[in-house]
Amino acid sequence: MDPAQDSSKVTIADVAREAGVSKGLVSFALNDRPGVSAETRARILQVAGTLGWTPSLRARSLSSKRSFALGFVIARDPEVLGSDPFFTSFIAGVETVLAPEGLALVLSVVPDASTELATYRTLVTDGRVDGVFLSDLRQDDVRIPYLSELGLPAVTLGRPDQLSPFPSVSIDDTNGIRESVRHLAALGHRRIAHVAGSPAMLHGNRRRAAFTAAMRDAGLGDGQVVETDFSISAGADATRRLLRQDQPPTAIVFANDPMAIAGIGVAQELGVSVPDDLSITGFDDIEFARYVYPALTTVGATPMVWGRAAATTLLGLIRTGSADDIELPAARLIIRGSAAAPTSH
Amino acid sequence: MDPAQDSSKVTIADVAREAGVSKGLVSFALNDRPGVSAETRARILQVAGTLGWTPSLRARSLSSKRSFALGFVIARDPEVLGSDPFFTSFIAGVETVLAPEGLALVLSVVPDASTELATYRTLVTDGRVDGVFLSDLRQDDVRIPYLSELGLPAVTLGRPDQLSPFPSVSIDDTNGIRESVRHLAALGHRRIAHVAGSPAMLHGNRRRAAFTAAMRDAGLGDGQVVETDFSISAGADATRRLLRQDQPPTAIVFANDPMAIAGIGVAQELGVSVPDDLSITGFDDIEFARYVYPALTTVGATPMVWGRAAATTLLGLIRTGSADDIELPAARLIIRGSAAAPTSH
DNA sequence: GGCTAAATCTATACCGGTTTAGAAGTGCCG
DNA sequence: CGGCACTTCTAAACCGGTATAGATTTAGCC
Repeated sequence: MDPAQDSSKVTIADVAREAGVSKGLVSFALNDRPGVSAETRARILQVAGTLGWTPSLRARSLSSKRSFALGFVIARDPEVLGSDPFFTSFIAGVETVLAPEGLALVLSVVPDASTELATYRTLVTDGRVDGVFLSDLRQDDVRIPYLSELGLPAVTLGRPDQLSPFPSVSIDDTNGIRESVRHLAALGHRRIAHVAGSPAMLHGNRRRAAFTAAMRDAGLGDGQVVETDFSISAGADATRRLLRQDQPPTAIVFANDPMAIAGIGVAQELGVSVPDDLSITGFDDIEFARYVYPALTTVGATPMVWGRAAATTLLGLIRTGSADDIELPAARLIIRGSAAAPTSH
Repeated sequence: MDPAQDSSKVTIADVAREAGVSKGLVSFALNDRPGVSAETRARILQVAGTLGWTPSLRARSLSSKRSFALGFVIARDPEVLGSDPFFTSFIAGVETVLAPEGLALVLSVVPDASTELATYRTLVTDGRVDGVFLSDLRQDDVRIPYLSELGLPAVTLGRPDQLSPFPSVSIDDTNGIRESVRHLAALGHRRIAHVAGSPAMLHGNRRRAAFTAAMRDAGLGDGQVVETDFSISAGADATRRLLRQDQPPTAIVFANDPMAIAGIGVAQELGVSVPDDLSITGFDDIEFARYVYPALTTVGATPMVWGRAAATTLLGLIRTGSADDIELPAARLIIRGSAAAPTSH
């Protein structure tokens, strides 16, 4: 069409000329910086509006050394990842704060931890992002000193077990486990087992510790614990192992929902009725939890809320240089049909 | 430490000076362009190596008007999204081709279709990406002319029902539905129903049509069809409706696995035994399919392969200006325990 | 040896913003 | 009324690459 109308070609120089000022002043006006009189600022913004000027992100990136994007690197086997809806919800939450700010999210799904570190390095040397989300915290997590050394701002999802220069956004998930154990104990269960997550992962460890503590509080001993890597198949295997014992548990507390759902499947396959012969609780309240039979008694997590909070915190850190830790409301038990009083025989 | 060692500050000018050539020549050598003698090129690359120079992505973006990133906008309710592992696997596949090329993936999860269009516009005006993946094709999809007008290269996941300037990467999913119906018919089922996806979505429509066609071929009439929006809850509702009829079907072909799994749950809740009283088949072979009870007979999809193919195609389009359509191997039926011969009563 | 064509390379103008040094204008004070 | 500080603004350097016009060298041929 008319080249003068081609909005994609409007540059800061056009705005400056039209408004009768210098490029620099337009830049100042745009970024709300002092040194521009109120009326000049208004005129500049007005001209920018009628010309349909959008400052070039690329030029801004080059000269300001920012990238206006946040990064998220997920190191997981894609198969396992797929069954865990945490990330997509989390990302949706992140998006609700990024989009209005004109920021983008750069996502990487990598197969293993070493690729993960390499990815962070590339992200930094390319100046691809201004900060990152750090999830699935591990014991003595190398990523924390690594990112710190790279000088890349970050937020950790959960509180690390080490000294960390980064703000954290965490949720008390031990409460949910405690409520699960109490619920089962109140129903009359005495042999309660726990299918735990990976001991290398902080939340796996924490839930396991919460389980043991709650068992002792209830006067039920330590309780049997089986470790897994959080994957569905591991959850199925663990359940099979537990149920094939001479004295199988009458209730199992799973560290996440996918494993709990696999647990229901294994029980049915072995002819063990849920919840009559075996009570099951999960963790996360994924959508499937409501639709399997019996519906899963589980602990509600709020990944979208996490995403919002994490994004807000990370933005604050990047902009002001510091940010406070955030503690989200504790996860609560949601009672459905998969846990009931044990049949006495 | 030593500023001369600070690799992040090495620029093309440093390399040029050290190699005794001009900036321009370094650029040419870097980009494998003609006009540089073999030995000079070698020397430049060697100097670049010892200096640890990494060309600035930001500077490259500004002057070359490329962004070295691809975009993926997903318009779905995050709840629904979470239960569908397609995307994470797809993204993992995409990543396997982007990472080695130094490209990044910009992901947006948006709540609705109009936000989706706005997101594409922002992506373009910001020059955030060089191309995008277009999934969940709809009837007469507005996104196709929209992206075409914006001048943003794209690949469609599946073949559109309209004239499209973009290459497509598709898979014949009708074969899987046909195999499902044949399998059920061979088992002796005569009243087979279909819980279809959204009629507004191309793959929903296509699977539905394939179902009807296969039913006729088998001489079983049209078969009862219930439309849904592909969500778990809709799948559960549809199953309930089907089973509450006077003459309920003895088998149900679901348009995706999440709905099929919800279907198993509903059947159990209603005291309908799967597969004795009701056979069920799904579509996608998500990880859960193997672990519910009975294990789901379903159609195998290969989202990672799709991701790889789509990324390769999109890159080709961007680099050469054109790319051929790709047809992936047809999806095949995977037989597990959720479908069996009907009990005759 | 002279002349042309091709290969190689340099200089410099971009890309479109941000930032800084300093020029011009304004107000207040003694 | 000169001096000083402050505000407002301009000009030009800068971020770090790419692209193009033209200078220089090399090669080929009669």
